[in-house]
Amino acid sequence: MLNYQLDRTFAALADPTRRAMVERLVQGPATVSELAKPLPMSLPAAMLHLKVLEECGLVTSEKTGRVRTCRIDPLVLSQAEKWVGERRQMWERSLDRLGAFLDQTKPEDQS
Amino acid sequence: MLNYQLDRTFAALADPTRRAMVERLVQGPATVSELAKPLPMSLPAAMLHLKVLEECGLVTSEKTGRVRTCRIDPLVLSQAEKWVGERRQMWERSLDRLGAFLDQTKPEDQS
DNA sequence: AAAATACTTAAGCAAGTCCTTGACAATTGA
DNA sequence: TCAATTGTCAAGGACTTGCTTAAGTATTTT
Repeated sequence: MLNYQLDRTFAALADPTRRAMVERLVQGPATVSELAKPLPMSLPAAMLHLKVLEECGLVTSEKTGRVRTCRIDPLVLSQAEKWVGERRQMWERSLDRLGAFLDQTKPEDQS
Repeated sequence: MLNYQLDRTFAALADPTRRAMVERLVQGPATVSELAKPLPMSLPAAMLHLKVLEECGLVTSEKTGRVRTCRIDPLVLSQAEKWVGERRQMWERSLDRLGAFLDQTKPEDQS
């Protein structure tokens, strides 16, 4: 995943309005109005949030007639998950190496 | 995890400078200067990024003498990972339900 | 055709982010 | 003690974000 897309994805997830949209969309597709209705803001404001979600690839949409239907793309979601998970694993491996080092330098702790 | 802390955590991870700091810190603790040295910016600018990482809890630090040592806190990292992973799972379950629904309404596809 | 629905665009404003430089501790080494 | 090292604070400027209202377009419904 390109660095720039990671920037955009994490920035998109940093806003509670956009996370609420994601929460809605993981349950299935929704129209722009359905996404905007529960939000405490104007429709144009909600569309700007939607645009952010589309630009990072978290959401795709298609318009038929006058209705735009939005759905989530789980690939980008799992790429963000992967970045975080990999770093957590790296930290755990560092701890393991430190433990091994301590075991080696303090062999009296072994049976 | 509080919504506000998720905001701060994702916003922190949305910046490549701060992700670079995280990449460094998963390999073990580092001082402020060590974190700032590879970055194309002034030390005060790097410290602002560090402050963002501390405010969301991704990084903790302690000062002994004139040196501040920073280390990562994997808990906040795994909480962010958890939020994303749970939503991906919810989406997968929605797909499963849709599949089950289609199987039910088109029983001729079954043997 | 007229009215209602669903979405889109544009202008503009308040607040936040990210960086700079310059000045200022506090600690350690010569 | 003087100087170098390591970190911190403050003011300010360029840019981005998140929202508003007002005015549109395109598509259905009556």
